[in-house]
Amino acid sequence: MKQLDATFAALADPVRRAILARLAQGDATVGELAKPFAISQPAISRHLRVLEAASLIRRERDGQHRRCRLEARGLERASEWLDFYRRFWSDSFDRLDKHLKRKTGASHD
Amino acid sequence: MKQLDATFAALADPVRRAILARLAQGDATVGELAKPFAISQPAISRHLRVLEAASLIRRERDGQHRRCRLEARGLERASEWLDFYRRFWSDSFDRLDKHLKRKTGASHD
DNA sequence: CATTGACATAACCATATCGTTATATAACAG
DNA sequence: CTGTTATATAACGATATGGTTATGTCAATG
Repeated sequence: MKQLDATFAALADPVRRAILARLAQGDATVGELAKPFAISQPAISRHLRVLEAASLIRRERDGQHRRCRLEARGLERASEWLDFYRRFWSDSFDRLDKHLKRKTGASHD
Repeated sequence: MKQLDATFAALADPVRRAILARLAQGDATVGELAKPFAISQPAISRHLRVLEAASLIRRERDGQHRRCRLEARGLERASEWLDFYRRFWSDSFDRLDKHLKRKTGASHD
């Protein structure tokens, strides 16, 4: 799915993850988000564009500013996708692991 | 962290996610993994390289073949990262949101 | 209405990514 | 050894990504 592409790609950048971490503490304007970073404001602006396209944030005009908020949908999608694989690192993994190792010679086409 | 970069970037590609889905059903050789796709074998080979670098799979020689398995570490890392944000789409989101707006906590990146 | 402040967009450059085809390597079969 | 099979690596081109500086837009303000 294209949406998952966009979401995981958005999460792959440390600047964007830091922006999300900041927004987890509450809304912020673009300027506030840009301040901690050594990169230019247009660069931040494009990161926000990517995050918005991935449904990870939402932006809305607030007078002269633009207020950014976390948006659950993108995060939820990524999390749901990963949940399918949760059994591979859960406590029951070892049992499953050994089970699969025994069947290694069997038909797996 | 750099590891999360690699893991999320690896998950951003639909071919690689399909490979993981296939491996969730059991080990497979490179050839078996390549078969369902319309792309060349070298392309698959590089996708596997990316997945391995992201700790999402493990490859080991098996005579003439190379057997690929899911590896939990990468998946676990990604899932742990997302877990921090789980509250933002849980039912208690509104209360936590207001709470966080006053008291802010740990950094998460 | 002219200016300033906050943000977005455009144009550009360097590097990364994903595909290709051609070739190398490693193990097995004869 | 020779050939075949399974996989990796190399070299290349197209497109994507992430940064920059310059400029445009819109709201607030004197």
